Amino acid sequence: MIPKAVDTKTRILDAAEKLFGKNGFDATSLRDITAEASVNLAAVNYHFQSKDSLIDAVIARRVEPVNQRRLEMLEAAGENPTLEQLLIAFLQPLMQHDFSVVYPLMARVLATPDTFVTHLLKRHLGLIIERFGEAFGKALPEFTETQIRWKMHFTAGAMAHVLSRAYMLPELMPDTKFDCQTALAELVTFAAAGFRAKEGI
Amino acid sequence: MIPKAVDTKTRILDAAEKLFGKNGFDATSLRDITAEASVNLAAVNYHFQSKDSLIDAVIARRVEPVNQRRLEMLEAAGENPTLEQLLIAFLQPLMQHDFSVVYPLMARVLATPDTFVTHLLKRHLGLIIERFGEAFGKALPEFTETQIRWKMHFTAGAMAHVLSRAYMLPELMPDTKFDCQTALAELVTFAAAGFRAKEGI
DNA sequence: GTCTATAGGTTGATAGAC
DNA sequence: GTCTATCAACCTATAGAC
Repeated sequence: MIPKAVDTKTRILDAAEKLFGKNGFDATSLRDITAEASVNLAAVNYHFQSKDSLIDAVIARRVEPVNQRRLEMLEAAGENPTLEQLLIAFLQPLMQHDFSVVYPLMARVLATPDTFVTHLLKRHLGLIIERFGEAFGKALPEFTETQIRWKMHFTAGAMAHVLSRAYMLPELMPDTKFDCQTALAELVTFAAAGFRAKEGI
Repeated sequence: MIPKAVDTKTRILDAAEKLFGKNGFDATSLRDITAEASVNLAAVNYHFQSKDSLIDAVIARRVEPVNQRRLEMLEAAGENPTLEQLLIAFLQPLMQHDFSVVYPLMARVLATPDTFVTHLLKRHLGLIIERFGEAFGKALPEFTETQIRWKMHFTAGAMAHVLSRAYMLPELMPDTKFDCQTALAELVTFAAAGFRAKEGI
């Protein structure tokens, strides 16, 4: 249950974020959300116009700060950042959230191929892909633009999979306690080597 | 529309596979499926007992041959397979399907964190993860079991992302025609380097 | 095996009182 | 801004005729 201390609009956003992440966008009804938020059903259509608008608002609230932080870290890395600096700037702002409610939501967004969610994703991620694409290309001038895109695509996929399957990682790795620092470090090591790898199959 | 040449049960499976992949499990109603298959609504509950059973059947029909092929290729690689051989044995049976209807369905399965689908996934993938985990560990004895699992996890995520975002790859890579041979080759190169990478962040 | 008909329940959205 | 009440549409599943 979402505490009553905050206002109705925020309670709806909090409840929707939690349930969208947990059960998906289609499987979560507005009634589920208003019950979780302890607000009236009609409040959703008053504060947001429709379920799609609500989905948009829920996603934007979390994605925008992450993307802002990514661009900040990209800029802070200077004129000629290392590959590892670029990977951390791209991955860390999302992967630092640890076990918060943000994880399942972002995993849903990344893993939902539906046109509406994909449209939102493109809108939010267009600039990021462009900027980081340039930066990766500059750091690794020996690769074509297409190869750089492939490598970014694989890295994003690995990250998305860590988020979306975070809950089953402890099961896959019995002797380790799962934490995001470790996941990030392992992923940066893995992706950096993958980025530098030359074709030779 | 699914041609009338095949029997009702197969037509339902074909239609369900197509629509589940395209719109997701929750968003696809039995009515959508029976309309696409040109069969009566009640036929679904006659041939399969419930929607969940149908989902199970749709997934099993595609996953089982892929997993069988994986184990065949693993065995065919002999006693001491190279890392590249292992990666190809794991990735190729799924990635060779090219633009068929199988892609979106498998992408859905891999990207749906819901308990029911995850349960199916575990049931179908348990043996594969175990066998390949052993093989990767044997090929790279300098890493701990947990590190091997991380690397497998990243590789699976990259593959899943290629499948689930296959339709937007041409857009990301304007100057290349997307094909699965290229995707597989790029992914094997990327993942092989990632597998061999030592911690050093 | 295939059909019609329908039960019984859910959904998103809105109208209108307060 | 918040509520109750309700609409029209949709859903899964089943009963029973053919």
